Amino acid sequence: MIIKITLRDQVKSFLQDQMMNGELSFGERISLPVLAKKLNVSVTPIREALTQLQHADIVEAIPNRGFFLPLPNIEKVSELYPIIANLEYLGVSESTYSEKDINRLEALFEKENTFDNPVDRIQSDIKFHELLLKNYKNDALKSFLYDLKLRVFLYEFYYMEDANLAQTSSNYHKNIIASLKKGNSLKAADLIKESWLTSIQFIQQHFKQKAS
Amino acid sequence: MIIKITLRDQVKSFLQDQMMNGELSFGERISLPVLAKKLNVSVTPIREALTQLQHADIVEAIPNRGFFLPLPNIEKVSELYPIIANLEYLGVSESTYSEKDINRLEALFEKENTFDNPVDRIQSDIKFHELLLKNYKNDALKSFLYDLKLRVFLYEFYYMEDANLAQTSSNYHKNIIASLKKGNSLKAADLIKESWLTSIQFIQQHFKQKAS
DNA sequence: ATTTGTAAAATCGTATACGATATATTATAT
DNA sequence: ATATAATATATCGTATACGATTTTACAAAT
Repeated sequence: MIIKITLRDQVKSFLQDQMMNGELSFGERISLPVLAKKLNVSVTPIREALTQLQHADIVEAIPNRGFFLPLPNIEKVSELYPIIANLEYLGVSESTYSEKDINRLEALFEKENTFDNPVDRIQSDIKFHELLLKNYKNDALKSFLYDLKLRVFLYEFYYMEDANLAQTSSNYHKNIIASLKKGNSLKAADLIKESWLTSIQFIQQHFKQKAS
Repeated sequence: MIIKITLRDQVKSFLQDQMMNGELSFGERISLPVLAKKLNVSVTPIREALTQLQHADIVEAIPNRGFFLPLPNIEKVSELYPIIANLEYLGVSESTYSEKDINRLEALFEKENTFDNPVDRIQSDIKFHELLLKNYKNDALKSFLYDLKLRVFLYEFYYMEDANLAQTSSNYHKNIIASLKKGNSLKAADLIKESWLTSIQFIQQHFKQKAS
């Protein structure tokens, strides 16, 4: 079977990868002609990719001005994190984990303290959470979560920049693994949810400090 | 302040309205040239609107074949309904309701038994759920829910076609209102979640019968 | 120096054009 | 009559063109 991928979807993937690699910042403009030249395609698939991301509120479109990443918005943090918290809670609470699954989580956990930059930490954290949902067969939920992670990436950046907070995140992972070893995935789900909800405060604090 | 609305967003709204009015069916093709003539615009904003809906899995795009509404898929029901259930649970559990709010819910409830067709019932049901989330300030969650409702509309159709099931839905509403009157929004949230989760079985049954 | 106004440049939004792919139709062969 | 092959038609995907809007640059006026 032949799978065709349209240019617009390739461009979308390119943009998503860029975001996940921390190559774009708050409020950054995404210029159609610039990106078109860079990717060697016309502006049409570029704008189609961007309008897709616009629908998911991953980028913003201002008519006749262009496409931009959103500006920092504390309110959005308190909207998005509870959604992530509850969706991941749902996934973990309905999952079961084999010994092999737990070993893979532990392997990831061992590595995550070795990273010294926020992007690596976030990517490792995202992998950890994806692995937690590996056994939960719900692609709709996973793609929602993927979009949500794109939307909070830049906030996470400020969280993971702080070594202490990165350690807090890692501690949650340790406790989650411990719960799973006891076969208590409900406790693990609670911890996942809690980890997202507690980080709201820290991120909001960070931006309040910045404002002052 | 002047607000501009692009053609692509107008087209998207048009399509969303069409879906919410039950004017499109499972697997139905959405032809670019046909829709372009109907709306008197070129195909470009049409395809941009459709690619937006494609990103949210509201429509499907098959390269060089076109855009289609999804075909019935029992698995998607068991993916989407739990997501809706949990997101609405979150919203209701964190909401408080004034006497006026409850009166408005009751007014809607009184009307909903008078509808004799599935589309009116679904729209009334959606309004009821929207009203339940009115006090929950989380636009991100609400727009996720809006997209999800679009995706399950056609399944809901088969649910609300059945007068008995419509009655079941209405009973949940009655109990939800009763719980809110007692100031027990947690119980109301439980009922909301339960109402979504129980409907999964009925819908799956419906499609299994059809298959045989 | 700041503000206002004008002109130029850049960018977007939509329409159109055209090649590529898929579907439908017709003709041919079995 | 059915199946296969070839052709014609329709549709999509992308590129390009062009008008409209916005931003930038710069000059003039306060």
